[in-house]
Amino acid sequence: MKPTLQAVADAVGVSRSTVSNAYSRPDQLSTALRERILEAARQLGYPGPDPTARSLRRGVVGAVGVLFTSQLSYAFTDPFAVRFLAGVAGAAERHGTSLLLVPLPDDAPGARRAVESAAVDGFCVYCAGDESWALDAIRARNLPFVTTAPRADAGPADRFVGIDERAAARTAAAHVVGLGHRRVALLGDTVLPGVPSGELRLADVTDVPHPTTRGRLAGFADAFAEVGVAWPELTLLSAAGNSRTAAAAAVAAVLAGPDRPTAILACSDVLALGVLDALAGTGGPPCAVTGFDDIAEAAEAGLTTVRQPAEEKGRRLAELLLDPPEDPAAGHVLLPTELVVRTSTGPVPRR
Amino acid sequence: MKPTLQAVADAVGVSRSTVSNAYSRPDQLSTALRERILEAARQLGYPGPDPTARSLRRGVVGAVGVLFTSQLSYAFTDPFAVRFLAGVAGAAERHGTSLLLVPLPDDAPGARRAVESAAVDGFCVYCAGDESWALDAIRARNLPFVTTAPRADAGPADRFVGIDERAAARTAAAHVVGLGHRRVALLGDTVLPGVPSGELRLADVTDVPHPTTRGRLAGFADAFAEVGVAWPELTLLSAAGNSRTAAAAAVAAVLAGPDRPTAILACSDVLALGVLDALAGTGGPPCAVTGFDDIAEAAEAGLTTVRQPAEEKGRRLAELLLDPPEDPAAGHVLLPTELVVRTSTGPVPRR
DNA sequence: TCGGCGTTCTGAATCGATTCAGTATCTGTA
DNA sequence: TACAGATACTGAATCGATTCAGAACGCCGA
Repeated sequence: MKPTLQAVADAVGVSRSTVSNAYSRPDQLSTALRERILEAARQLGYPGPDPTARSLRRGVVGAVGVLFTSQLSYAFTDPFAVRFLAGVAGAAERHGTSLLLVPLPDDAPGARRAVESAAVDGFCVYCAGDESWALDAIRARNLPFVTTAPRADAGPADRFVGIDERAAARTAAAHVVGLGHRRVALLGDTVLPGVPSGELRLADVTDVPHPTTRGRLAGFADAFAEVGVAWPELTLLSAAGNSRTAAAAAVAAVLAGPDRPTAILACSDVLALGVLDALAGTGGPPCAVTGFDDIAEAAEAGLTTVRQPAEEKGRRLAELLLDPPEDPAAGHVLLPTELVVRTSTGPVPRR
Repeated sequence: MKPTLQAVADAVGVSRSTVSNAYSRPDQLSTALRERILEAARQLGYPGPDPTARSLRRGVVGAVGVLFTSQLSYAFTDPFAVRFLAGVAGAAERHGTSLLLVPLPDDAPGARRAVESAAVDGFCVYCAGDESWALDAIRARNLPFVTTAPRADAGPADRFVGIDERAAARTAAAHVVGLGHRRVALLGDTVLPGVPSGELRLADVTDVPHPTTRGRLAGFADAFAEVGVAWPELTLLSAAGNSRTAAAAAVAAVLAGPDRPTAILACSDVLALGVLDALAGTGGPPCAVTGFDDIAEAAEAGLTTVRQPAEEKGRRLAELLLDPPEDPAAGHVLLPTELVVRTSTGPVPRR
């Protein structure tokens, strides 16, 4: 049996409360007694108050949960997510708080249970679509939470750190428009759930369920609408998953087809890099490509992309959770983005 | 006040035990009653059993701690550590276990307390030197743990997943020896604690405190000893931190000096990339460079390096913790490594 | 000498569940 | 009819601490 606080109390001949105080409130007892207690604890091999029991009584855990809506291991595959997590970790570290990475099973009820049974004081939710099941569960537990995007069902007290997805995407598209491109394709991750990689027809951009993807696609469309290229004229491509291979597969057919676009705008750098992979494989006339996020690989590949501050996003999000500002308005943060023009976007080739 | 299990029991008019069973052991009560209870819980907004209380009573938390000896945010800076973590996360996910990333303060007593007060069922310790304070604390708590290296004070029951650092490093050095290099420098991260980046003299490799660095340096030295180049003839460089800039700073002087080495062997890819940075900046005759780990950037940079399986290391380590093998011998895993020869290592330039 | 105050320590209630030995009710069988 | 054996549910003990209202004591000033 592991020794308990009671055992130490008995050994020293004091009450349980006093031993507790020796650990948690040293000012409540004489230094001499405190020393005697700690010494006895050492003798007995008592490792200090049990974290779980302490949490129960205190009502505080000292950890915040990080919720990735997709597979936990995915979080480590996307460089952007990793840098985001680095930001969260840095802030948590400074605050002396642990990070609980919660694995979510595929089924919604299971995932809900996972959220319900996480021992945490709050949640950082990395938004990736419709995670209302998660937010409902968190709200039911009455725990504070923050998200990486303003949500449709958000109240004014709900805090987030995000970017203006639509405006940011628009800058990339405007750049491509400025280069003269009119026959273009837009590429998103899982534009509609369940569809395989490839082309897709959608009456309107509002039909895209995933809010981030929707915002970015809408931003792309905005810039083209301005020069008279309407939504239906834009080829819409969907990759089954945010991976290079899925992206390459998604664009393969359209690159080989008769109406080959002169530019492809992707909703993430990972996708854009996949497009570059595909392009490198096929030959053919040059095709402009843009990405989103500005991960490290983007610079190396010369990818034109929209930069958003990854670590900062994570850091400020965690800070918002860990010490909430007085002013509720300060709980709504939109980070700046920046178009980074590199070599992957050139003018329309003359034929 | 948040409703408790008792409140639900009162609402339905059953005992607390029955409500508990409704959640944890559905076979212990009739389906009808269970439905009624869950419905009442829904009405009351009861989010299910409190995780902390449940952990206390059950004596199980459902989370394992991951201990990085350095800053938590560091873990996200080194690509190797990230991939390792991805492996751990994958295994944990499959097992339905959460991951607790524990931030460690700089001071040893504080760090010890952090380990003592982490609510976990066990620890994955990413070894990075002498973390006996951590292991002592873990042992005192009587928690299972696994490490990424066999440790000096390890008993036969202590489990680990590692590589043969010395033999692996030796293959890299042997390759460099084979290319004819004899005037070489070895570069490690913080070879001695507290020394600034730059050259360093050490009577013997056994004086290096950090076990991983020691093992690799020893392996390098082995290969050179075989062709008659003894330890004191090898230039020893230390970088203050595992970063490209620190590495570049560490090699600057020796690259500019009179006895410029024809090859530099680094203890990690990150350091090796820093050396390449420095080399790109200076010009001068070519200099062979080797790394260690084989991170993604290594391939792009054409870096000759020793590959060790990062995700697999994390995965198998976590598996060792999460379902321990019967056979204690199975708890000692040495993963294979492989020398990957790329363009960064060429023959000695003829002068 | 006594009231008042500060320091040091104690006792009992409490956090929110799980567990297990039982009790009560029902089913089937000889 | 009676008894064994399931099935459904309850009560009380328990997990390991924290907290707070007080008790005991010494000290000071009036």
